[in-house]
Amino acid sequence: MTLTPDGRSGRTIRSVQIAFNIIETLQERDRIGVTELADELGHSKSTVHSHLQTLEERKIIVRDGDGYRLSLRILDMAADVRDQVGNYDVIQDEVEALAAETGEIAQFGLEEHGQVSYLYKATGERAVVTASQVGMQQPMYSTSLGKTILAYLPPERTEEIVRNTEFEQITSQTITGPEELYDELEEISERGYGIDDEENIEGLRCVAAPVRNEETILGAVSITGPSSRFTDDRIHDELPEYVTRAANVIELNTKFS
Amino acid sequence: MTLTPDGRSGRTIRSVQIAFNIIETLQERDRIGVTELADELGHSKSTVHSHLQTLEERKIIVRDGDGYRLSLRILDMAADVRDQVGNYDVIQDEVEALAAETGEIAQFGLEEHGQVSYLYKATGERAVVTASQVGMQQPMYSTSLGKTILAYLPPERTEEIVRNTEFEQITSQTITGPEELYDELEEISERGYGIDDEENIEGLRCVAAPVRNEETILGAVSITGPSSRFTDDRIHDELPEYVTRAANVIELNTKFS
DNA sequence: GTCGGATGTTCCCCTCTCCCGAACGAATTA
DNA sequence: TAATTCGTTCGGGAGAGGGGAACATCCGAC
Repeated sequence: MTLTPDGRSGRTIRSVQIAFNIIETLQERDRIGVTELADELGHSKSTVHSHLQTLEERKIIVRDGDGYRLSLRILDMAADVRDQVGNYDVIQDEVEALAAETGEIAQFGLEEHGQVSYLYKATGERAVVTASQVGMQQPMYSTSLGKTILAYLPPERTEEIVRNTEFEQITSQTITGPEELYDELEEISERGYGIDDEENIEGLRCVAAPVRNEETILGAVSITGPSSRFTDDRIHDELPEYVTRAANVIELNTKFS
Repeated sequence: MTLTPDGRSGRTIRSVQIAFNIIETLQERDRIGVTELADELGHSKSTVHSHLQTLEERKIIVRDGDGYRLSLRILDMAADVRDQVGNYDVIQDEVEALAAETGEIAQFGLEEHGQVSYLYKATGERAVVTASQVGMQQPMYSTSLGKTILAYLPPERTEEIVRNTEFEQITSQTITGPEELYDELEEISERGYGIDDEENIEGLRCVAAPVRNEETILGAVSITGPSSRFTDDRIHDELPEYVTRAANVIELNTKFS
Protein backbone atom coordinates (compact mmCIF):
# COMPACT_ATOMS: atom_id res chain seq x y z
CA MET A 1 0.00 0.00 0.00
CA THR A 2 2.62 2.55 1.02
CA LEU A 3 0.40 5.55 1.26
CA THR A 4 2.17 7.58 -1.37
CA PRO A 5 0.03 10.63 -1.41
CA ASP A 6 1.05 11.74 -4.85
CA GLY A 7 0.55 8.36 -6.42
CA ARG A 8 4.23 7.54 -6.60
CA SER A 9 5.13 3.93 -7.09
CA GLY A 10 6.48 3.26 -3.64
CA ARG A 11 7.97 -0.12 -4.15
CA THR A 12 8.84 -1.45 -0.76
CA ILE A 13 10.80 -4.47 0.40
CA ARG A 14 8.84 -7.13 2.16
CA SER A 15 11.55 -8.76 4.21
CA VAL A 16 12.73 -5.41 5.49
CA GLN A 17 9.17 -4.64 6.50
CA ILE A 18 9.03 -7.89 8.40
CA ALA A 19 12.32 -7.11 10.09
CA PHE A 20 11.01 -3.77 11.32
CA ASN A 21 7.76 -5.31 12.43
CA ILE A 22 9.87 -7.50 14.64
CA ILE A 23 11.92 -4.57 15.87
CA GLU A 24 8.83 -2.55 16.68
CA THR A 25 7.30 -5.43 18.54
CA LEU A 26 10.48 -5.81 20.54
CA GLN A 27 10.41 -2.12 21.25
CA GLU A 28 7.01 -2.38 22.87
CA ARG A 29 7.38 -5.65 24.67
CA ASP A 30 10.81 -6.86 25.60
CA ARG A 31 11.98 -10.37 25.97
CA ILE A 32 9.85 -12.21 23.46
CA GLY A 33 10.66 -15.57 21.95
CA VAL A 34 10.39 -16.93 18.44
CA THR A 35 7.02 -18.60 18.82
CA GLU A 36 5.32 -15.65 20.42
CA LEU A 37 6.68 -13.29 17.79
CA ALA A 38 5.60 -15.62 15.01
CA ASP A 39 2.07 -15.73 16.36
CA GLU A 40 1.90 -12.02 16.90
CA LEU A 41 3.13 -11.14 13.44
CA GLY A 42 1.41 -13.93 11.57
CA HIS A 43 4.55 -15.53 10.20
CA SER A 44 6.01 -18.96 10.45
CA LYS A 45 8.49 -19.69 13.15
CA SER A 46 11.19 -20.38 10.61
CA THR A 47 10.73 -16.99 9.02
CA VAL A 48 10.90 -15.16 12.31
CA HIS A 49 13.83 -17.28 13.31
CA SER A 50 15.99 -16.30 10.37
CA HIS A 51 15.06 -12.68 10.84
CA LEU A 52 16.05 -12.82 14.47
CA GLN A 53 19.32 -14.40 13.51
CA THR A 54 19.98 -11.65 11.04
CA LEU A 55 19.18 -8.94 13.54
CA GLU A 56 21.29 -10.60 16.18
CA GLU A 57 24.25 -10.87 13.85
CA ARG A 58 23.84 -7.20 13.13
CA LYS A 59 23.81 -6.57 16.87
CA ILE A 60 20.45 -4.87 16.71
CA ILE A 61 18.93 -7.32 19.12
CA VAL A 62 20.36 -9.52 21.82
CA ARG A 63 19.31 -12.69 23.61
CA ASP A 64 18.37 -11.92 27.16
CA GLY A 65 17.24 -14.74 29.37
CA ASP A 66 14.78 -16.54 27.21
CA GLY A 67 13.77 -14.14 24.53
CA TYR A 68 15.21 -11.19 22.73
CA ARG A 69 15.39 -7.48 23.38
CA LEU A 70 16.82 -4.51 21.51
CA SER A 71 20.52 -4.03 22.07
CA LEU A 72 22.38 -1.06 23.46
CA ARG A 73 23.75 -0.40 20.01
CA ILE A 74 20.58 1.58 19.54
CA LEU A 75 21.95 4.03 22.09
CA ASP A 76 25.05 4.43 20.01
CA MET A 77 22.98 5.10 16.93
CA ALA A 78 20.93 7.61 18.88
CA ALA A 79 24.06 9.49 19.85
CA ASP A 80 25.03 9.77 16.20
CA VAL A 81 21.57 10.96 15.27
CA ARG A 82 21.76 13.71 17.85
CA ASP A 83 25.06 14.84 16.45
CA GLN A 84 23.74 14.91 12.93
CA VAL A 85 20.96 17.33 13.72
CA GLY A 86 22.32 20.84 14.10
CA ASN A 87 24.32 21.63 17.18
CA TYR A 88 22.92 19.39 19.86
CA ASP A 89 24.97 20.76 22.73
CA VAL A 90 23.77 24.30 22.20
CA ILE A 91 20.18 23.17 21.88
CA GLN A 92 20.49 21.17 25.07
CA ASP A 93 21.99 24.09 26.99
CA GLU A 94 19.44 26.60 25.81
CA VAL A 95 16.42 24.40 26.35
CA GLU A 96 17.64 23.61 29.83
CA ALA A 97 18.19 27.28 30.51
CA LEU A 98 14.73 28.09 29.25
CA ALA A 99 13.17 25.48 31.51
CA ALA A 100 15.15 26.74 34.48
CA GLU A 101 14.21 30.36 33.79
CA THR A 102 10.52 29.73 33.39
CA GLY A 103 10.10 26.69 35.60
CA GLU A 104 8.03 25.09 32.88
CA ILE A 105 8.57 22.43 30.22
CA ALA A 106 10.88 23.54 27.43
CA GLN A 107 11.34 21.57 24.23
CA PHE A 108 13.08 21.64 20.90
CA GLY A 109 11.40 19.97 17.96
CA LEU A 110 11.78 19.65 14.23
CA GLU A 111 9.79 18.42 11.30
CA GLU A 112 10.09 14.84 10.13
CA HIS A 113 7.70 12.98 7.88
CA GLY A 114 5.21 15.78 8.21
CA GLN A 115 5.15 15.61 11.97
CA VAL A 116 6.97 17.23 14.86
CA SER A 117 9.68 15.15 16.45
CA TYR A 118 11.08 16.16 19.80
CA LEU A 119 14.84 16.36 19.93
CA TYR A 120 15.20 17.58 23.48
CA LYS A 121 12.98 18.14 26.48
CA ALA A 122 13.74 19.85 29.77
CA THR A 123 11.43 20.17 32.74
CA GLY A 124 11.58 23.14 35.08
CA GLU A 125 10.79 23.28 38.74
CA ARG A 126 7.06 23.79 38.44
CA ALA A 127 6.62 21.91 35.19
CA VAL A 128 3.48 19.89 34.64
CA VAL A 129 3.85 16.24 33.74
CA THR A 130 3.18 15.34 30.13
CA ALA A 131 3.59 12.23 28.05
CA SER A 132 5.81 13.89 25.48
CA GLN A 133 9.32 12.57 25.34
CA VAL A 134 12.38 12.76 23.17
CA GLY A 135 11.95 11.07 19.80
CA MET A 136 8.19 11.14 20.04
CA GLN A 137 6.07 12.44 17.19
CA GLN A 138 3.08 14.75 17.27
CA PRO A 139 0.90 16.38 14.64
CA MET A 140 2.02 19.68 13.20
CA TYR A 141 -1.37 21.37 13.27
CA SER A 142 -2.11 20.89 16.96
CA THR A 143 1.19 21.95 18.49
CA SER A 144 2.92 25.29 18.80
CA LEU A 145 6.15 23.76 17.57
CA GLY A 146 4.49 22.24 14.54
CA LYS A 147 2.57 25.33 13.53
CA THR A 148 5.60 27.53 14.00
CA ILE A 149 7.72 25.27 11.85
CA LEU A 150 5.03 25.14 9.18
CA ALA A 151 4.93 28.92 9.13
CA TYR A 152 8.60 29.11 8.21
CA LEU A 153 9.13 26.06 6.00
CA PRO A 154 9.42 26.66 2.27
CA PRO A 155 5.84 27.16 1.05
CA GLU A 156 5.88 24.12 -1.21
CA ARG A 157 6.95 21.91 1.65
CA THR A 158 4.30 23.36 3.91
CA GLU A 159 1.67 22.73 1.27
CA GLU A 160 2.87 19.18 0.78
CA ILE A 161 2.59 18.51 4.47
CA VAL A 162 -0.79 20.15 4.88
CA ARG A 163 -2.13 18.34 1.84
CA ASN A 164 -1.20 15.01 3.38
CA THR A 165 -2.53 15.86 6.79
CA GLU A 166 -5.65 14.29 8.19
CA PHE A 167 -7.04 16.70 10.72
CA GLU A 168 -8.32 15.14 13.88
CA GLN A 169 -10.20 16.98 16.55
CA ILE A 170 -7.99 16.30 19.55
CA THR A 171 -9.47 18.87 21.91
CA SER A 172 -12.31 21.32 21.45
CA GLN A 173 -9.77 23.93 20.36
CA THR A 174 -7.94 21.89 17.75
CA ILE A 175 -7.64 23.34 14.27
CA THR A 176 -9.65 21.08 12.03
CA GLY A 177 -9.01 22.26 8.51
CA PRO A 178 -6.43 23.68 6.11
CA GLU A 179 -8.05 27.13 5.78
CA GLU A 180 -8.03 27.74 9.49
CA LEU A 181 -4.48 26.46 9.66
CA TYR A 182 -3.19 28.68 6.88
CA ASP A 183 -4.78 31.70 8.56
CA GLU A 184 -2.93 30.90 11.72
CA LEU A 185 0.36 30.32 9.92
CA GLU A 186 -0.04 33.78 8.46
CA GLU A 187 -0.45 35.20 11.94
CA ILE A 188 2.55 33.34 13.24
CA SER A 189 4.91 34.57 10.56
CA GLU A 190 3.69 38.10 11.18
CA ARG A 191 4.27 38.17 14.90
CA GLY A 192 7.20 35.74 14.96
CA TYR A 193 5.96 33.13 17.40
CA GLY A 194 3.34 30.40 17.56
CA ILE A 195 0.82 29.50 20.21
CA ASP A 196 -1.03 26.34 21.15
CA ASP A 197 -4.09 27.24 23.17
CA GLU A 198 -5.18 23.88 24.58
CA GLU A 199 -5.33 22.53 21.05
CA ASN A 200 -3.34 19.40 21.76
CA ILE A 201 -3.92 18.77 25.44
CA GLU A 202 -6.78 20.15 27.48
CA GLY A 203 -5.54 22.69 29.98
CA LEU A 204 -2.12 23.21 28.46
CA ARG A 205 -0.83 26.15 26.48
CA CYS A 206 2.44 26.47 24.60
CA VAL A 207 4.48 29.20 22.97
CA ALA A 208 7.07 28.46 20.31
CA ALA A 209 9.67 30.40 18.34
CA PRO A 210 11.43 29.29 15.16
CA VAL A 211 15.11 28.48 14.91
CA ARG A 212 16.26 29.45 11.45
CA ASN A 213 19.37 29.91 9.44
CA GLU A 214 19.91 31.82 6.21
CA GLU A 215 17.96 29.55 3.97
CA THR A 216 15.78 27.26 6.01
CA ILE A 217 14.26 26.44 9.38
CA LEU A 218 15.97 23.97 11.63
CA GLY A 219 13.20 23.54 14.16
CA ALA A 220 11.58 25.44 16.97
CA VAL A 221 11.77 25.97 20.71
CA SER A 222 8.73 25.96 22.94
CA ILE A 223 7.57 26.24 26.51
CA THR A 224 4.53 24.45 27.83
CA GLY A 225 2.47 25.11 30.91
CA PRO A 226 -1.00 25.12 32.44
CA SER A 227 -3.41 27.76 31.20
CA SER A 228 -3.62 29.07 34.74
CA ARG A 229 -0.04 30.24 34.53
CA PHE A 230 -0.03 30.92 30.80
CA THR A 231 -2.49 33.79 30.99
CA ASP A 232 -3.59 35.83 28.00
CA ASP A 233 -1.22 38.60 29.04
CA ARG A 234 1.86 36.51 29.58
CA ILE A 235 1.34 34.39 26.49
CA HIS A 236 1.59 37.40 24.23
CA ASP A 237 4.20 39.33 26.06
CA GLU A 238 6.60 37.80 28.50
CA LEU A 239 6.62 34.21 27.26
CA PRO A 240 7.31 34.89 23.58
CA GLU A 241 10.32 36.91 24.68
CA TYR A 242 11.74 33.93 26.52
CA VAL A 243 11.40 31.47 23.67
CA THR A 244 12.53 33.95 21.05
CA ARG A 245 15.65 34.72 23.00
CA ALA A 246 16.43 31.02 23.37
CA ALA A 247 15.79 30.48 19.67
CA ASN A 248 18.10 33.32 18.78
CA VAL A 249 20.90 32.00 20.92
CA ILE A 250 20.61 28.64 19.26
CA GLU A 251 20.62 30.27 15.84
CA LEU A 252 23.73 32.23 16.63
CA ASN A 253 25.60 29.31 18.08
CA THR A 254 24.69 26.82 15.43
CA LYS A 255 27.48 26.35 13.00
CA PHE A 256 26.51 24.97 9.67
CA SER A 257 28.64 22.54 7.80
CA MET B 1 28.66 -17.50 5.89
CA THR B 2 27.48 -15.84 9.08
CA LEU B 3 30.38 -16.75 11.27
CA THR B 4 28.53 -19.07 13.59
CA PRO B 5 31.27 -20.27 15.86
CA ASP B 6 29.60 -23.51 16.75
CA GLY B 7 28.80 -24.44 13.19
CA ARG B 8 25.14 -23.54 13.40
CA SER B 9 23.34 -22.95 10.18
CA GLY B 10 22.82 -19.22 10.59
CA ARG B 11 20.61 -18.49 7.69
CA THR B 12 20.47 -14.79 7.26
CA ILE B 13 18.30 -12.55 5.17
CA ARG B 14 20.00 -10.71 2.39
CA SER B 15 17.69 -7.76 1.97
CA VAL B 16 17.70 -7.08 5.68
CA GLN B 17 21.47 -7.10 5.58
CA ILE B 18 21.40 -4.57 2.79
CA ALA B 19 18.98 -2.42 4.74
CA PHE B 20 21.30 -2.34 7.73
CA ASN B 21 24.30 -1.66 5.56
CA ILE B 22 22.45 1.42 4.44
CA ILE B 23 21.54 2.35 8.00
CA GLU B 24 25.11 1.94 9.17
CA THR B 25 26.40 4.04 6.33
CA LEU B 26 23.91 6.75 7.19
CA GLN B 27 25.02 6.52 10.79
CA GLU B 28 28.58 7.34 9.86
CA ARG B 29 27.98 9.90 7.17
CA ASP B 30 24.77 11.82 7.14
CA ARG B 31 22.98 13.27 4.22
CA ILE B 32 23.85 10.86 1.46
CA GLY B 33 21.91 10.38 -1.74
CA VAL B 34 20.90 7.32 -3.71
CA THR B 35 23.77 7.32 -6.17
CA GLU B 36 26.47 7.76 -3.58
CA LEU B 37 25.01 5.03 -1.40
CA ALA B 38 24.71 2.70 -4.35
CA ASP B 39 28.36 3.20 -5.24
CA GLU B 40 29.52 2.82 -1.67
CA LEU B 41 27.61 -0.38 -1.06
CA GLY B 42 28.04 -1.89 -4.50
CA HIS B 43 24.37 -2.12 -5.35
CA SER B 44 22.31 -0.76 -8.17
CA LYS B 45 20.60 2.56 -7.73
CA SER B 46 17.19 0.95 -8.05
CA THR B 47 17.95 -1.47 -5.24
CA VAL B 48 19.11 1.23 -2.92
CA HIS B 49 16.18 3.33 -3.93
CA SER B 50 13.55 0.83 -2.89
CA HIS B 51 15.38 0.20 0.35
CA LEU B 52 15.44 3.89 1.12
CA GLN B 53 11.76 4.08 0.37
CA THR B 54 11.08 1.25 2.74
CA LEU B 55 13.13 2.80 5.49
CA GLU B 56 11.52 6.17 4.96
CA GLU B 57 8.05 4.70 5.14
CA ARG B 58 9.07 3.05 8.39
CA LYS B 59 10.29 6.44 9.59
CA ILE B 60 13.76 5.13 10.23
CA ILE B 61 15.29 7.64 7.89
CA VAL B 62 14.22 11.02 6.66
CA ARG B 63 14.96 13.23 3.68
CA ASP B 64 16.99 16.20 4.72
CA GLY B 65 17.98 18.72 2.11
CA ASP B 66 19.29 16.53 -0.64
CA GLY B 67 20.06 13.22 0.91
CA TYR B 68 18.89 11.12 3.80
CA ARG B 69 19.74 10.92 7.46
CA LEU B 70 18.58 8.76 10.35
CA SER B 71 15.38 10.01 11.92
CA LEU B 72 14.70 11.06 15.48
CA ARG B 73 12.62 7.95 15.94
CA ILE B 74 15.89 6.31 16.82
CA LEU B 75 15.87 8.47 19.95
CA ASP B 76 12.50 7.10 20.86
CA MET B 77 13.72 3.56 20.38
CA ALA B 78 16.75 4.36 22.51
CA ALA B 79 14.50 5.53 25.33
CA ASP B 80 12.65 2.24 25.26
CA VAL B 81 15.90 0.30 25.24
CA ARG B 82 17.06 2.12 28.34
CA ASP B 83 13.84 1.27 30.09
CA GLN B 84 14.11 -2.37 29.17
CA VAL B 85 17.47 -2.82 30.83
CA GLY B 86 17.10 -2.96 34.58
CA ASN B 87 16.30 0.20 36.42
CA TYR B 88 17.85 2.95 34.37
CA ASP B 89 17.06 5.81 36.76
CA VAL B 90 18.82 4.19 39.66
CA ILE B 91 21.83 3.35 37.52
CA GLN B 92 21.99 6.91 36.28
CA ASP B 93 21.79 8.36 39.78
CA GLU B 94 24.41 6.09 41.23
CA VAL B 95 26.88 6.43 38.39
CA GLU B 96 26.54 10.20 38.57
CA ALA B 97 27.04 10.08 42.32
CA LEU B 98 30.09 7.91 41.89
CA ALA B 99 31.59 10.31 39.37
CA ALA B 100 30.88 13.27 41.64
CA GLU B 101 32.39 11.54 44.67
CA THR B 102 35.58 10.47 42.97
CA GLY B 103 35.89 13.19 40.35
CA GLU B 104 36.69 10.53 37.79
CA ILE B 105 34.84 8.78 34.97
CA ALA B 106 32.15 6.40 36.20
CA GLN B 107 30.37 3.95 33.93
CA PHE B 108 27.81 1.18 33.92
CA GLY B 109 28.20 -1.61 31.38
CA LEU B 110 26.70 -4.96 30.57
CA GLU B 111 27.45 -7.89 28.35
CA GLU B 112 26.03 -8.08 24.85
CA HIS B 113 27.21 -10.32 22.04
CA GLY B 114 30.28 -11.25 24.05
CA GLN B 115 31.34 -7.65 24.50
CA VAL B 116 30.82 -4.88 27.04
CA SER B 117 28.28 -2.27 26.10
CA TYR B 118 28.13 0.96 28.01
CA LEU B 119 24.70 1.89 29.27
CA TYR B 120 25.66 5.04 31.12
CA LYS B 121 28.70 7.25 31.53
CA ALA B 122 29.31 10.13 33.91
CA THR B 123 32.35 12.33 34.08
CA GLY B 124 33.56 13.86 37.32
CA GLU B 125 35.37 17.12 37.87
CA ARG B 126 38.87 15.87 37.24
CA ALA B 127 37.95 13.15 34.78
CA VAL B 128 40.25 12.38 31.90
CA VAL B 129 38.80 12.46 28.40
CA THR B 130 38.22 9.11 26.75
CA ALA B 131 36.56 7.98 23.58
CA SER B 132 34.14 5.65 25.34
CA GLN B 133 30.53 6.63 25.06
CA VAL B 134 27.10 5.24 25.72
CA GLY B 135 26.19 2.36 23.44
CA MET B 136 29.77 1.71 22.49
CA GLN B 137 31.23 -1.76 22.64
CA GLN B 138 34.56 -2.92 24.00
CA PRO B 139 36.23 -6.28 24.48
CA MET B 140 35.51 -8.17 27.68
CA TYR B 141 39.08 -9.28 28.35
CA SER B 142 40.71 -5.84 28.30
CA THR B 143 38.29 -3.89 30.50
CA SER B 144 37.53 -3.99 34.19
CA LEU B 145 33.81 -4.06 33.42
CA GLY B 146 34.19 -6.95 31.02
CA LYS B 147 36.36 -9.05 33.23
CA THR B 148 34.18 -8.44 36.25
CA ILE B 149 31.08 -9.45 34.34
CA LEU B 150 32.81 -12.56 33.01
CA ALA B 151 33.74 -13.52 36.54
CA TYR B 152 30.11 -13.60 37.60
CA LEU B 153 28.29 -14.83 34.50
CA PRO B 154 27.11 -18.44 34.51
CA PRO B 155 30.22 -20.53 33.79
CA GLU B 156 28.86 -21.93 30.56
CA ARG B 157 28.16 -18.46 29.24
CA THR B 158 31.61 -17.28 30.25
CA GLU B 159 33.16 -20.24 28.47
CA GLU B 160 31.12 -19.59 25.37
CA ILE B 161 32.26 -16.01 25.27
CA VAL B 162 35.90 -16.79 25.93
CA ARG B 163 35.86 -19.56 23.34
CA ASN B 164 34.69 -17.11 20.70
CA THR B 165 37.09 -14.37 21.71
CA GLU B 166 40.04 -13.41 19.60
CA PHE B 167 42.59 -11.90 21.91
CA GLU B 168 44.30 -8.82 20.61
CA GLN B 169 47.24 -7.18 22.29
CA ILE B 170 45.88 -3.68 22.75
CA THR B 171 48.51 -2.38 25.14
CA SER B 172 51.58 -4.05 26.60
CA GLN B 173 49.50 -5.10 29.59
CA THR B 174 46.58 -6.68 27.75
CA ILE B 175 45.63 -10.22 28.63
CA THR B 176 46.38 -12.27 25.55
CA GLY B 177 45.06 -15.74 26.27
CA PRO B 178 42.29 -17.74 27.92
CA GLU B 179 44.47 -19.25 30.66
CA GLU B 180 45.65 -15.88 31.88
CA LEU B 181 42.09 -14.59 31.68
CA TYR B 182 40.60 -17.45 33.68
CA ASP B 183 43.25 -16.94 36.37
CA GLU B 184 42.23 -13.33 36.66
CA LEU B 185 38.52 -14.14 36.73
CA GLU B 186 39.26 -16.43 39.64
CA GLU B 187 40.96 -13.60 41.46
CA ILE B 188 38.10 -11.23 40.75
CA SER B 189 35.42 -13.51 42.12
CA GLU B 190 37.54 -14.03 45.22
CA ARG B 191 38.07 -10.40 46.07
CA GLY B 192 34.81 -9.10 44.62
CA TYR B 193 36.06 -6.47 42.19
CA GLY B 194 37.96 -6.28 38.91
CA ILE B 195 40.84 -4.13 37.80
CA ASP B 196 42.12 -2.93 34.48
CA ASP B 197 45.74 -1.92 34.79
CA GLU B 198 46.38 -0.04 31.54
CA GLU B 199 45.23 -3.10 29.63
CA ASN B 200 42.86 -1.25 27.34
CA ILE B 201 44.30 2.24 27.22
CA GLU B 202 47.85 3.19 28.07
CA GLY B 203 47.98 5.26 31.23
CA LEU B 204 44.46 4.46 32.43
CA ARG B 205 43.39 2.20 35.23
CA CYS B 206 39.87 1.10 36.14
CA VAL B 207 38.14 -0.61 39.01
CA ALA B 208 34.79 -2.38 38.60
CA ALA B 209 32.28 -4.09 40.83
CA PRO B 210 29.49 -6.45 39.74
CA VAL B 211 25.80 -5.63 39.95
CA ARG B 212 23.97 -8.88 40.62
CA ASN B 213 20.62 -10.17 41.60
CA GLU B 214 19.65 -13.54 43.02
CA GLU B 215 20.31 -15.58 39.96
CA THR B 216 22.40 -13.61 37.52
CA ILE B 217 24.57 -10.58 36.86
CA LEU B 218 23.05 -7.46 35.37
CA GLY B 219 26.26 -5.63 34.62
CA ALA B 220 28.98 -3.78 36.44
CA VAL B 221 29.98 -0.33 37.62
CA SER B 222 33.44 1.09 37.14
CA ILE B 223 35.57 4.14 37.67
CA THR B 224 38.39 5.09 35.34
CA GLY B 225 41.32 7.40 35.93
CA PRO B 226 44.98 8.03 35.23
CA SER B 227 47.49 5.68 36.83
CA SER B 228 48.98 8.67 38.62
CA ARG B 229 45.84 9.00 40.69
CA PHE B 230 44.92 5.33 40.69
CA THR B 231 47.92 4.27 42.76
CA ASP B 232 48.57 0.70 43.88
CA ASP B 233 47.27 1.58 47.32
CA ARG B 234 44.08 3.27 46.29
CA ILE B 235 43.22 0.77 43.62
CA HIS B 236 43.04 -2.03 46.15
CA ASP B 237 41.56 -0.17 49.01
CA GLU B 238 39.66 3.06 48.64
CA LEU B 239 38.49 2.74 45.05
CA PRO B 240 36.98 -0.75 45.29
CA GLU B 241 34.92 0.50 48.21
CA TYR B 242 33.44 3.27 46.11
CA VAL B 243 32.39 1.09 43.21
CA THR B 244 31.18 -1.71 45.42
CA ARG B 245 29.00 0.65 47.36
CA ALA B 246 27.53 2.05 44.15
CA ALA B 247 26.97 -1.45 42.83
CA ASN B 248 25.20 -2.44 46.02
CA VAL B 249 22.90 0.53 45.92
CA ILE B 250 21.92 -0.32 42.36
CA GLU B 251 21.36 -3.92 43.36
CA LEU B 252 19.10 -2.93 46.21
CA ASN B 253 17.10 -0.44 44.22
CA THR B 254 16.64 -2.56 41.17
CA LYS B 255 13.24 -4.09 41.10
CA PHE B 256 12.88 -7.16 38.98
CA SER B 257 9.80 -7.82 36.99
C1' DG C 1 11.42 -42.04 35.22
C1' DT C 2 8.58 -41.09 31.45
C1' DC C 3 5.45 -38.86 29.02
C1' DG C 4 3.41 -34.70 27.00
C1' DG C 5 3.67 -30.03 25.69
C1' DA C 6 6.11 -26.14 24.66
C1' DT C 7 10.01 -24.16 22.98
C1' DG C 8 13.90 -23.16 19.50
C1' DT C 9 16.18 -25.08 15.39
C1' DT C 10 16.92 -27.09 10.83
C1' DC C 11 15.78 -28.62 6.39
C1' DC C 12 13.75 -28.63 1.69
C1' DC C 13 10.85 -26.97 -1.79
C1' DC C 14 8.21 -23.69 -4.57
C1' DT C 15 6.83 -19.29 -5.38
C1' DC C 16 7.21 -14.76 -5.53
C1' DT C 17 10.30 -11.25 -4.22
C1' DC C 18 13.80 -8.28 -5.23
C1' DC C 19 17.93 -7.11 -7.44
C1' DC C 20 19.66 -5.57 -11.76
C1' DG C 21 19.92 -3.06 -15.99
C1' DA C 22 18.15 0.21 -18.82
C1' DA C 23 15.22 3.80 -19.92
C1' DC C 24 12.99 7.85 -18.34
C1' DG C 25 12.37 12.63 -15.90
C1' DA C 26 13.95 16.37 -13.66
C1' DA C 27 17.23 19.59 -12.37
C1' DT C 28 21.54 21.96 -12.79
C1' DT C 29 25.46 23.78 -15.43
C1' DA C 30 27.99 25.36 -19.34
C1' DT D 1 20.11 24.07 -25.79
C1' DA D 2 23.06 20.41 -25.08
C1' DA D 3 25.29 17.72 -21.64
C1' DT D 4 25.84 15.90 -17.18
C1' DT D 5 24.13 14.82 -13.11
C1' DC D 6 20.73 13.15 -10.00
C1' DG D 7 16.44 10.50 -8.59
C1' DT D 8 12.75 7.61 -10.28
C1' DT D 9 10.30 3.92 -12.73
C1' DC D 10 9.78 -0.38 -15.13
C1' DG D 11 10.10 -5.33 -16.58
C1' DG D 12 12.21 -9.65 -16.33
C1' DG D 13 14.74 -13.56 -14.64
C1' DA D 14 17.28 -15.73 -10.92
C1' DG D 15 17.48 -16.93 -6.49
C1' DA D 16 16.06 -15.71 -2.05
C1' DG D 17 13.05 -16.22 1.58
C1' DG D 18 8.72 -17.66 3.48
C1' DG D 19 6.12 -21.78 4.75
C1' DG D 20 5.59 -26.24 6.52
C1' DA D 21 7.10 -30.25 8.83
C1' DA D 22 10.36 -32.79 11.17
C1' DC D 23 13.85 -32.66 14.60
C1' DA D 24 16.07 -31.29 18.97
C1' DT D 25 15.82 -29.65 23.59
C1' DC D 26 13.94 -28.39 27.67
C1' DC D 27 10.45 -28.28 30.99
C1' DG D 28 6.95 -29.62 34.42
C1' DA D 29 3.46 -33.11 35.60
C1' DC D 30 2.00 -37.27 36.89
